[in-house]
Amino acid sequence: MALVRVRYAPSPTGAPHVGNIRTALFNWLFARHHGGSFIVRIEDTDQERLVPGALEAILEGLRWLGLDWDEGPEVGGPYGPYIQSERQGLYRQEAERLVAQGHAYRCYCSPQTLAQMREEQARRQEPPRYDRRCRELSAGERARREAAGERWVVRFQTPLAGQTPFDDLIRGQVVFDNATLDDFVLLKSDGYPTYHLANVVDDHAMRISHVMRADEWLASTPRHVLLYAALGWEPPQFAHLPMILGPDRAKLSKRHGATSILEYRDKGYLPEAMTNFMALLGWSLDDKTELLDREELTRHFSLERIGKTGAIFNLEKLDWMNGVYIRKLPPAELAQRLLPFLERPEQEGGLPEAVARPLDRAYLGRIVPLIQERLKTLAEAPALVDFFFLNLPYEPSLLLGKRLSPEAARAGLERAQVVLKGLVAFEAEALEGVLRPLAETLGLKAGDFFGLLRVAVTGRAVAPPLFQTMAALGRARCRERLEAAIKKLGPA
RNA sequence: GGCGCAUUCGUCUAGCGGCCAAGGACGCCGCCCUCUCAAGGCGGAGAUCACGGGUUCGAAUCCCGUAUGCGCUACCA
Repeated sequence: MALVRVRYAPSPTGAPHVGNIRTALFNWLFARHHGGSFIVRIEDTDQERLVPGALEAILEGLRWLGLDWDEGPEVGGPYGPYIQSERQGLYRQEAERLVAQGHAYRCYCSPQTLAQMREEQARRQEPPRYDRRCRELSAGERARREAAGERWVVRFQTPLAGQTPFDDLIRGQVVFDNATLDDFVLLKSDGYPTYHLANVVDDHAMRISHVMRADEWLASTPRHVLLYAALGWEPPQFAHLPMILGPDRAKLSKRHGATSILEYRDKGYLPEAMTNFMALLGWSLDDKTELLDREELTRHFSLERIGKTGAIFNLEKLDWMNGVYIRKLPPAELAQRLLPFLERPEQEGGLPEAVARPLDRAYLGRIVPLIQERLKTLAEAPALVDFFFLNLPYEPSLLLGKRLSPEAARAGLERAQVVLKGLVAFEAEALEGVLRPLAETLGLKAGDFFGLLRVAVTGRAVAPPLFQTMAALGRARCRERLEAAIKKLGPA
């Protein structure tokens, strides 16, 4: 394929959600697959909807996922600037050119006039659309209204008849009757272009070869095709991606609590899992492969294998996949990634404030292997490891489990104390070597005895395997906690 | 309302005319492993392929219609 140049063109109206960032991913994968360029362009032409910090969130989201861009904010490039508000002159120039060439015209209708127009159309059960009343104004009339200081917009002069067909790389040929299109606005009264104009002007100026965007843009595409023709430009190839839906199958939005991609980061999802998962929302390799790393994804990615139907974001499957990726990590790497989640303030989900920061790296290194296969997200770690750092409070009855008498429990703990004191190597294997026989000596079922020790040593009925846990905790902590447990059981 | 797009297990999907009385994954259920929880292994339930007509020797796959869903229909993107 000749020179692939694709772009991700978000609007800084908030932090990007998964649907949004999935579009970025597909563009990135397509560019990397073909050895082309991935460009980021910021479409900030709606001054009213700008959200402070949104641009940073967008770029941060891309960085987190490792979607590096060849041209765009921060890195620049030969077709910059890459922020539309800094390219105003270009749009105005093209809009004026269209007016001069008879492909567009100034419209003086006020928002109120338009609202009223729509109201009347609705009353008459007509489709709401601009009635083109400014399309055929005389030169004198225009001069008069402009002299009167009336504000205007530039509207595209849509052909009244005919059809506009185009080939979508995913949908095939799509045809629209021009009669169903209205004279859409190109340049707003504040001088900013609308999406339609800015998009077309920039995609051309930036030599974009393929426009890959969400399906919601399909209905706008004939306008763009018409615009390219009026401007005398060759349109790029279009590929409309299936959308990501909320649980109610509607377009993902704030209503669904559309989570920012950065929230997934903060909730402890791995970028590699997130990437794999999002790639599978609308794309698939075959009938069984689900786990693909970034390299495999870019190697195999192709438009032909993109589906046509919208997909609901299935959080449970993401959890599973994240767990898979967590288990694949080398323990040292996992420990490293866990650190921020463990050390952040308790209020933000970190370990209790009573635990001193920074954490003992070596100690953590012994703990991590014990929780690796038990994590679905990094954020779950604090709840799984807190007892390694703190003596947790618990009810004495927890020690007894289902069928232990206080006497048996006490005896068990006391005998364990003795055995642990004399143990030479305080390691998992050695611990099992003395404790398992001890259960028998005591006449207790292994499960009951180990359960008792687990509660005594961790404060929980559920924890990683006992002997490894004890080994990680170390002799001193274990004996101290055993002692405390005996006290909890009260006098014999 | 108009226009457009779509329609395979609850969800993500495979399937591009015969290999499909539909395969995989998540989730769910059961069993195994087992000191708890996980992880892992094995098995199971779960889709008359939206519906109705065609075309064809043969259709989930092609065509038409209907229904449903979604999108667009802004001086929002």
